[in-house]
Amino acid sequence: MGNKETGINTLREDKKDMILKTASGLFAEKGFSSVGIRDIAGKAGVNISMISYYFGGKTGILKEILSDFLDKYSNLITSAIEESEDTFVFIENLVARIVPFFRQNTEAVLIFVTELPVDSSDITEFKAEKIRGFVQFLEKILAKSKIPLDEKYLPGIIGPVFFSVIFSHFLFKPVVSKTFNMDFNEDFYIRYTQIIKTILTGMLRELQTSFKNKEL
Amino acid sequence: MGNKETGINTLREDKKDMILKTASGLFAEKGFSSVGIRDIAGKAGVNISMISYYFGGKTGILKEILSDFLDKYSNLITSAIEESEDTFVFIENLVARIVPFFRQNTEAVLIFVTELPVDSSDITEFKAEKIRGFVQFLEKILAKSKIPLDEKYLPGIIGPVFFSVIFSHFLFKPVVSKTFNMDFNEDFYIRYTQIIKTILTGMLRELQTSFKNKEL
DNA sequence: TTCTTTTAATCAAACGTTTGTTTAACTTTA
DNA sequence: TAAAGTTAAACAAACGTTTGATTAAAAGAA
Repeated sequence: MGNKETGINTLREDKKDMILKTASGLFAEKGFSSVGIRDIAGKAGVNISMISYYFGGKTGILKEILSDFLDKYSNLITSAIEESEDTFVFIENLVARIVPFFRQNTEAVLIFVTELPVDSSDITEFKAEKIRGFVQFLEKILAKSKIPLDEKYLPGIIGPVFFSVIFSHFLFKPVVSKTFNMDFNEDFYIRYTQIIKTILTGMLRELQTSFKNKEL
Repeated sequence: MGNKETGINTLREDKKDMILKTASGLFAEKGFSSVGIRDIAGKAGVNISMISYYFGGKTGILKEILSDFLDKYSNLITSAIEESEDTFVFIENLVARIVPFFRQNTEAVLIFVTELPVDSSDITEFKAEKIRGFVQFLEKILAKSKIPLDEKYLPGIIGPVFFSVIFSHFLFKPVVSKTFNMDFNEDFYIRYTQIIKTILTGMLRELQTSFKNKEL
């Protein structure tokens, strides 16, 4: 089972990863609370006690999934900001990066969003921290456009909208693919990237002109 | 406890409503699977067996919450379509109605979204039905604009985006209000309505011109 | 009206199952 | 040999549901 011969991973990392990946799939499909550790251990082919051994408990798995995802996500956004001067160029860069990232991490996206309102005290802690960071990033974008940052409520409104425009597809994906007979292939995601870019561009453009013309 | 004297509600409806409201709050806060029927019955001040008696089980409560919410939501959208000829007028009308509706039914919004990817077979059934209806509504809007409906992937992309732009605030609300010290008062929602209108308008406008100029 | 029967509502208690976690013994690795 | 990994078994607690008895109101019969 272990690939110690390759020298890439230890056996320990193999089992940890197996638990992580199995749990990730189950959490995304059924929701965190609906998944039992026996489900996870069974499908991952490990003993149930391995979960407590490696992660300190069921919640530990969730923590690691979300923490990994949010770390990668933070880095992705940070580097996208650094590489783009103009706001609209930034949107291009950001969407071009986020779409494949969300494709590869759809399960984590789903888990993050569906566990978002849940009060788990332990997880809320670093979830709030990451969201603070996300708003700071958003302020950097807005600063580059002509949209007034001093506007009292604006960041709190645009933030969730901006984020959700991109993730909404992945949230609705299971239902949509069941309801209709759509297959989300490479073709789809090329088109998807184009349309999301257009939507976000239009969003910001309209906000800019509305503020310019004192309509807002 | 019952207000039979008023003649408005029977005692039966009182208890049913109490269970429904209590459960709604708990589901929105902790997530459906994390809430036990003893929590619900305890806080609602009824016997646990009343849940099975009135709703046929814990899942029955969830069904009724979501079914009520989606019914009201469907009616809201239908009447908004009927009353508006132009696409952009429709957006004005829709947002003006949905924002107060989502404010009053925030718990149901949260429950719907967080239970969206979950496979519960029983609930998925009518959830899919409602979403089919929503897409049909969306096609009516797009038909009024110059955005091509025959476009293969477009409805499957714009649908979730359109919906999520409006609900995203309510999804992030618990986290945002905890992370920052924002209070969501009447002032906020007046501004919120304005900005969402602007965003959705810009979204559609940009799509229109992009298709017109053959950029998409 | 008065008595009887029926129906619906409510309750405490118990049902069997599943939950996440822990223990203590055993095996593998270094 | 010492440490790390792995296992089956057992743990108390919580889970959703059901039971059978009890109460209260409504309906039917006298």
